[in-house]
Amino acid sequence: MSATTGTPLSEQSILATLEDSGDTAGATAVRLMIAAADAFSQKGFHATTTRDIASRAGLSPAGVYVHFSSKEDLLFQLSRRGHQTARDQLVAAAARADSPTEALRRIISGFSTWHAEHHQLGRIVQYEFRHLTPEHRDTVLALRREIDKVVRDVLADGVESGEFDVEDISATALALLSMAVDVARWYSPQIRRTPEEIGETNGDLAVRLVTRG
Amino acid sequence: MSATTGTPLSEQSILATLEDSGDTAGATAVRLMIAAADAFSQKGFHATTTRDIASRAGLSPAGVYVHFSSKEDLLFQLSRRGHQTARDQLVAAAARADSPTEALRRIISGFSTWHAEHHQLGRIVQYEFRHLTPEHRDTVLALRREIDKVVRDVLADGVESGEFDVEDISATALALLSMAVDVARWYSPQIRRTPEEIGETNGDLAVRLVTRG
DNA sequence: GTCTATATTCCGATAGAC
DNA sequence: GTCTATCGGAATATAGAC
Repeated sequence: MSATTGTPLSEQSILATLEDSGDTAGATAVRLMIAAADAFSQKGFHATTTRDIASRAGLSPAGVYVHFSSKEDLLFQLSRRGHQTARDQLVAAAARADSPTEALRRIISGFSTWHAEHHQLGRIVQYEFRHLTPEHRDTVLALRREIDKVVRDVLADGVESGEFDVEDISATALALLSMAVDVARWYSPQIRRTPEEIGETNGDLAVRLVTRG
Repeated sequence: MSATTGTPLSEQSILATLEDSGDTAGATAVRLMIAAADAFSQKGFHATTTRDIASRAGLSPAGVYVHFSSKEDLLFQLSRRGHQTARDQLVAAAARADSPTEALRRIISGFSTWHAEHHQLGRIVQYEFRHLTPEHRDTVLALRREIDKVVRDVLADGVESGEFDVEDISATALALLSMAVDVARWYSPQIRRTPEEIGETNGDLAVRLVTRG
């Protein structure tokens, strides 16, 4: 959070996510996760070497294995913590709203902003998923299903209250999530709009997508 | 196209795309591209070995280099041809429509269906982009800009004719493309809806997103 | 808990025969 | 144009000292 330390914004963002994820981790482990997140998001999982991660964290190649059992374990910890914070944020946004329309606007807006601010972690979570072991994939998939359910429940609430006009709840939920998740693919800190503006636009578009008149 | 040959659907789809892309290639080169597309989409560029590609194509490890100068060259050819066919399909769909509303419905519907039917190629094109050389990235980026322009032009036409009510054309174009491109991420042949149904739904949602009343 | 040194395996690409 | 054989290097992970 301290802008005076000279820590790059990307590391602040990743650090905050890792510390908020509800799990504890030693300072060196956190440093390794930040280094891995940086490297994975730049070059991808397989193109990143353990030597690269270690040297970014100021350790020897062997130092990684004191804190993580393998390179894949590092990817799993990042993926799990990333999904957890994203889900927690969605649930909190939905709970703060007092109507389905406001709930939908808040969750799509918040989710879009999150994927812009944390686009590195977002890309790791989406693009490196296949490099997890089958067991770790299952764990992450369970978290994804929770995220999908938040969106589908808000849509169902709005249909029941008559605020929304939606034919296929699952299909609409997928399209809304696509709008937000895909932000991580095209976002760059150099573009015109800020993460907050992207969230606002996508929140408005989401409401438009499900209302008539 | 022949369902009687026993060729897997995925290979038919990739084959058709490669042959329609306007470039010529020898039969062995096409076989190598199909093998590479299969491997890259399953395991990613860096996790795929040239030995794997060669053996899938029925060649020795050295046989690859007669037809392609490197593994990256194979990725580039797949990426370029994939973008070319996607762009050609978009342009054709826009040209067939006689109103901005129908043009938008057709291009988003067609683009969504394409990303479902060709989800392997779609993932390669989107997720492996960073593994291209800077020069090859530039070539592919130029094709992407053409694709973006088709969508923005349709939106501008509709705003001018009064059919569309759009605040920010670029932001809306991005959200519409996200809806279609992201299909490649979540689509699986096992899901409930067919590629055509996905296209129809997304085409309808797109029109809804830009019209009032 | 961190280091140096290394075991073990595998990779992309090339040489040269046919 | 395809093969066998291989070069040169790099990868993940471990062993064992401190």
